[in-house]
Amino acid sequence: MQSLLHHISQYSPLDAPSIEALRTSLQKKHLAKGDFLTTEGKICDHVYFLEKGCLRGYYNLDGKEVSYWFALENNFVTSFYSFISRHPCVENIQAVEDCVMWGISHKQLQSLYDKSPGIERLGRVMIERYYMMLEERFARNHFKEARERYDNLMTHSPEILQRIPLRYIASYLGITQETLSRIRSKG
Amino acid sequence: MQSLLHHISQYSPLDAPSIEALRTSLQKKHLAKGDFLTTEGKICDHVYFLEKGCLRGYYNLDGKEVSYWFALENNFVTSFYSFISRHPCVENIQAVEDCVMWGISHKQLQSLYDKSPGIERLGRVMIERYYMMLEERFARNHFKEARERYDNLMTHSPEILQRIPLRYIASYLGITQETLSRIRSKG
DNA sequence: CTCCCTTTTTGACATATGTCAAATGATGTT
DNA sequence: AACATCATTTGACATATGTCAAAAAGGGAG
Repeated sequence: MQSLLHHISQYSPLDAPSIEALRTSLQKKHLAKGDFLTTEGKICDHVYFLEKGCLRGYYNLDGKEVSYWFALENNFVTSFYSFISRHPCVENIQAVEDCVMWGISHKQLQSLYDKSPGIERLGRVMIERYYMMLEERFARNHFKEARERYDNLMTHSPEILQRIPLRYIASYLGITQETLSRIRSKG
Repeated sequence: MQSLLHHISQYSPLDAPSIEALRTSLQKKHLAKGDFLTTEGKICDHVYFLEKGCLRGYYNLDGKEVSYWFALENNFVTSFYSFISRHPCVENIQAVEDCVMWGISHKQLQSLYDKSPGIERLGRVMIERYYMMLEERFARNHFKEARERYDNLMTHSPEILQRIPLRYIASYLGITQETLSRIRSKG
């Protein structure tokens, strides 16, 4: 829990009562490698802070799995679309390594937002950050060739390359595994 | 201004004092077709609500313009990255048609957030919405061929096709103008 | 209407990437 | 060590898309 509290304090500090309220709303959750946090068709009712491990979000396209995000330590994990909109989610979220996470339900979070303006600000600032990160990723891939997208990944997220299997990374980059393999072999 | 107030009331209703505070912070802005709202390298200090007209955001890549978003009526316009992070923006924002907009400065908005939890909530809910829309666009383009991206655009944003010149749309879809032309000619 | 300029389309060709199949390499189990 | 299983690489080929140049189409000014 310390890592979560430390993490959020970097973005929007909370007063003691808000921290306490947050603390009591969080539940610890463990996930073994290969386990699912949620699957296609369910409404994602929790958002989790990832303290240890990594996960991927993927969906099925014509019988093939397309990984479209990865989460490493100190990030929030959920199907944002489903969590925010309360609609069934399109993706599956699976642990790529054993994970330790702290979760809060949608209902509890809304209640914290009502009780504490500080927590609502934290929520705003966090989603702003995630918006910027998504935009950055989008821009790095838009109108770029496979080679360049791979280079960008190496530069900006080398840890993903070290911890996530290649077959997942290929679809993350929007290319086939064979193309990724050839790019890598050409140094 | 009515269209803005009506728009936001759909997402997060405000009490009368908050509406009044918001109202006095907004300034009307006109832009003629071809004018720039902001250019590369400046810090985007305002966010605008687009009442009438349309705009595009684009950046220069190897001497070519790459349009990477369009905004139509009833949307908020700024370089979100720059507005949120306070860093110089990478993109140029240009009016594709004559525009009428309502703007608020970053400083004024932060002050409204401090004064009114209702406005802070509105801010959170809005950026959540924009996050979802960006994710949706990302997913619709990820691992998809040119043809499919074009079809998705026709299905989900037909108005863009009617109002934005094709040369801008091509780079928006991440393809060349020639490829777009050929896709269109094959019905 | 005609001219000029910009936008869009078309053609010929080069290159990048996908597809399918097979080979190689890695990992864990007995 | 030998095997089974899964992950990655390689090869041959098909297809999609980019590039460059030219032609055609469209739109505004006189």
